[in-house]
Amino acid sequence: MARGKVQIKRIENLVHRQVTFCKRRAGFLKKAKELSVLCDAEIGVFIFSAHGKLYELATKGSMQGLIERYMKTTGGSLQPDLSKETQPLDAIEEINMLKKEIEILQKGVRYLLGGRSEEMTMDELLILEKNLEIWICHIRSTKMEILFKEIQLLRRKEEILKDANQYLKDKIEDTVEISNFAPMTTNTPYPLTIQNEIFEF
Amino acid sequence: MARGKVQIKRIENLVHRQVTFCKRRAGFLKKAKELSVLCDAEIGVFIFSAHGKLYELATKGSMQGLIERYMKTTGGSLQPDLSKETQPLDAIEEINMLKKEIEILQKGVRYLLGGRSEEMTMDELLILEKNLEIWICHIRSTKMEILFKEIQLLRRKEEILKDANQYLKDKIEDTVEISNFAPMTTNTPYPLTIQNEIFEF
DNA sequence: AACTATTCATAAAT
DNA sequence: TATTTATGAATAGTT
Repeated sequence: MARGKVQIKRIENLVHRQVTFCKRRAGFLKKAKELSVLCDAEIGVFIFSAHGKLYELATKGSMQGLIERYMKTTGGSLQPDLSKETQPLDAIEEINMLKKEIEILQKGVRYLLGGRSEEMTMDELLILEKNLEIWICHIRSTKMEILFKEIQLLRRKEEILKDANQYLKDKIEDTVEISNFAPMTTNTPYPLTIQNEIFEF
Repeated sequence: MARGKVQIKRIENLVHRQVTFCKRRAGFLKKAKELSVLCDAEIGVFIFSAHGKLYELATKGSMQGLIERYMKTTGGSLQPDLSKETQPLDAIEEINMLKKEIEILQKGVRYLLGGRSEEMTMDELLILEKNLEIWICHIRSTKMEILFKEIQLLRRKEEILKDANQYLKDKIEDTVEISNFAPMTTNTPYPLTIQNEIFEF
């Protein structure tokens, strides 16, 4: 620049630095506005001076809106965060990530959790209702599958127990015969409580 | 600038606009870096092109950190439901809540979209079924609401048309009386097709 | 803050 | 898309 090329490194002289900060800051913000107008771009800038004073510019709308848009845009493409020590920062990041994820999920099931279907048309409601009914059918058939498997299992158990029972009964009969005692309980079979339990769920 | 002074207004020619955007964007970001280094300032920039593409720069630390600092400085909050003052505890709570919500949604979506049961237990299936039934109830009540509104609207229309009809009928009768013609269609009322249309959906 | 002398940025052409 | 060039804009150092 004027009167000698400037090296891009921190200006050590405080006064010089402050003056340059003032001048360049103005030029910089001017450039932002120009770029925004010329090229129809939305630009947000914040500058923190060395002493912590904030200078900001949002060329369209508000800085809040810009930041929200920024979050929305970057929320999709997640970059691995290196700094693990800053907790509130990470928490907010994580919340935004999770919110993004929920948003995606809700896109699939949007209507289900979307609370009120007040904004939906009759056609959309009919389709949704139909889908939900289909899903319920699936759920019910899955439930039935589970039940049938359980029943099969129990029936197998029943068979095994019946066999065991029969075996024991025979054994007792043999014992009675052998010991020449009058048959006491031969006509009264051992209670098979299994029968009553098969359909208990 | 070169070859004629430039007016600061939107460049209408698409190609020119894109080229200028590219060049000025580069220059602008360069200025940001220079200002940051020279004057020891922390600068954050985001540029959304007209088509929504994001270009960003954070001269120190991360953009997330900058936004955080910005929020701290301005006292704003990221999202209306994320209050800035309660950082660690509420954030963690919110994260857990959101995670739980995601878990439920994921399981449901996986089940519903994946068609068949993966690893859902009977209990989970029962819960899901119950939820779906509730949602269907909501949908049906919304449908009913819509239908009732429509019916009310049509009834109002019917009233208006009936009145108009009556008015026209009377007028014709008067005309017939005045002109001393024999009443031709007096006993045949004008067709009120509205009745048949009220419940058409 | 105002003023130059210079360097920088960049619009248009290539 | 990259390079060149002419010219306006920005600005470092001075006053």
